[in-house]
Amino acid sequence: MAKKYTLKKFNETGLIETKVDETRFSIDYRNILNSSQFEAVSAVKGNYLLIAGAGTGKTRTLVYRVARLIELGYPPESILLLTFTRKASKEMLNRAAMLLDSRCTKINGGTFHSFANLTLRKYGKLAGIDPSFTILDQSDSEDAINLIRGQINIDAIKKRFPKKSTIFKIISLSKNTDTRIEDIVEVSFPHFLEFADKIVDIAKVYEAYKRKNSMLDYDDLLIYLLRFLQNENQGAKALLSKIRFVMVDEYQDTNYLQAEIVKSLTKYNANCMVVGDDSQSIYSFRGANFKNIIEFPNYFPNTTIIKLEENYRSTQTILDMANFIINSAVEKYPKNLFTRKTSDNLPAIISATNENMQSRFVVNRILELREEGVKLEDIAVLFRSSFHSFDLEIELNKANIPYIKVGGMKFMESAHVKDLLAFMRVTANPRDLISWYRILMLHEGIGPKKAQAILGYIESNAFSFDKHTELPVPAKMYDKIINLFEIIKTAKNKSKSPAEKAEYLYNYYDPLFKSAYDDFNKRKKDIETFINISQNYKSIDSFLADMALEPPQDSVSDLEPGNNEDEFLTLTTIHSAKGLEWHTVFLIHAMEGFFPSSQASESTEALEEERRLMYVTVTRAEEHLYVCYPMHIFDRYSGFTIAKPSRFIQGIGEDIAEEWLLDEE
DNA sequence: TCGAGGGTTTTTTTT
DNA sequence: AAACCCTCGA
Repeated sequence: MAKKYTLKKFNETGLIETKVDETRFSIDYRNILNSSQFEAVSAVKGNYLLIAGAGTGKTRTLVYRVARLIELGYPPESILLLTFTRKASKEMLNRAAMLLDSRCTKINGGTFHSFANLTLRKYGKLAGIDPSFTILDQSDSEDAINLIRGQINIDAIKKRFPKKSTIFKIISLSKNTDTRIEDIVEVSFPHFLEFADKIVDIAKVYEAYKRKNSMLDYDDLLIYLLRFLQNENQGAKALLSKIRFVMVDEYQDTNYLQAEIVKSLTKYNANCMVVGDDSQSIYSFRGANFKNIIEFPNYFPNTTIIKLEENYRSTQTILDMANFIINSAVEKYPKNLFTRKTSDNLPAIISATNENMQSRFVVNRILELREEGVKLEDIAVLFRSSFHSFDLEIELNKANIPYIKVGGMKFMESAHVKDLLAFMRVTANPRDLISWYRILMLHEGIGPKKAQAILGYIESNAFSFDKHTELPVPAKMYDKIINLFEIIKTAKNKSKSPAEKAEYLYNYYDPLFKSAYDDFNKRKKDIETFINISQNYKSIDSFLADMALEPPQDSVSDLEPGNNEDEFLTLTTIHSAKGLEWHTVFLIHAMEGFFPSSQASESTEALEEERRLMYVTVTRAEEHLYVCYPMHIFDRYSGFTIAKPSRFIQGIGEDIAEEWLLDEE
């Protein structure tokens, strides 16, 4: 039966008037919020740029605005709240629901990518893509590129060709900053300039491969969404007419594509509020451009700029340190953070003799704080790169302090989980060559060349699961491969749930798994978790989409079940700490080469981003801040060398931070 | 010619 | 821990 479309009028009148009687609300907005917050919260129509410094109640403001719009009678579905991370979106919806009622959870909310996913699944046909598309996460994309690289470079290139991750980065940056690959290479990877043509070729094959197999990588999700919105077809109009309010959190970390999406989303309704802080822009490696926030008023007519400057999170002494760090920034936009929270505690800068002493200091201090009544969940240890916490993790285990690690090696990225996932994927899409490749390589006797040959066979039109006439493998491997095909064919059976499929495939994978990994016992837990997670899904497609878009964060092995306290210390990369706050914050490895990272030292821009990262770190703390660094560090080349404290804390006055010297008892 | 196996290097940050 | 590089054996 034909589907019925009702086109609604745009710019419809009959919106509720903005003059409102405050007593009609169940929430006392005017008194709960400060005047800037109230201005933002009570805004209904028009475009707004909210410049919100760290800890100024940005989330709170958005949450209250959602509640208020709903109280004003706007349907929840007319509100679109785009956030940067999954976590942030969940938190906001929950807070709004607590504030008002469950209507708030019905608003459209999520990350740009999850919104793109939902939209494209719904309107895929109109967007020119099969709605049952597969999503490639970064490692999938890299694997695809690796495969293509292998095909293209048959003529042996003598020199070092860029790694798959580098090629991926270049292609991705090119897409999400709308820049030619050649230009990206020239500016950011000049040492690979001679390979620019080859990279362009690889990109073309990569795009064609995805196109052919209905696969979208993270950038494609945004690209297709944008195209769909810009193409004014019925679906786009239907969607756009429904959305009357667009709110975007962390706008300083949007890239070109995301900014364009916001522009398209608001084309008819012109009610857009973006929130951000240019001093907290820390995602330029992903194409984020903090100029988006600066240029917002140029693209959105009659933008009202509201600044939130009162900080409710940190003490003045912590803010002083934050200001010290950001004041030396080359480029910044004037902001004047202040607070009424005073404190006698100065942030501390701790120099330890070596890394282990740093770890023991953190552990010691945490134990003391716990004695003083600070809960573990109110404490966090932050670091620049995820491997910086290895030594500390050992000490924490010794001291029996339970912790959760955020960022870094993730569950879904571990090789064994990816293996099993590859099996699942092939059942969902038998043309998924990347997954086939991964599966084939697990088998003894099959390396890159044979795997490629079999891929060619699978890709050919003659391929079916039943007839095998020209399978290009030696006779002794023939049965093995046929058996594999049989297994996949059986698993494909539609009546099997994702969990049943996973179980069935794991049976086959088990011997391969055990021979591939010596430490299979440790890894086994992850497999079990994977199967458990799959039990929550009815369809394999939604299972696979979720695994790519919102993968479960932690490997279970991090969560020791032996501890019955459900209180955990948080270990996190600074990037993952974004938007969060703790009573006490430790920063470890605040030293040159680690933070700023040695890769950043070549460009001023990168160093400036590291500085903002330090600013983000400091502003996570409410009461206590400990910045630690070891004085001696093991260096691969020169053994133990003297470490230099991070440039961002050098020259800091005694009025801002106090120095601690550690002494062994 | 291909694949296995061992040794070496190299780690940013995430949707 | 995983990617990369090299060598050796079939």
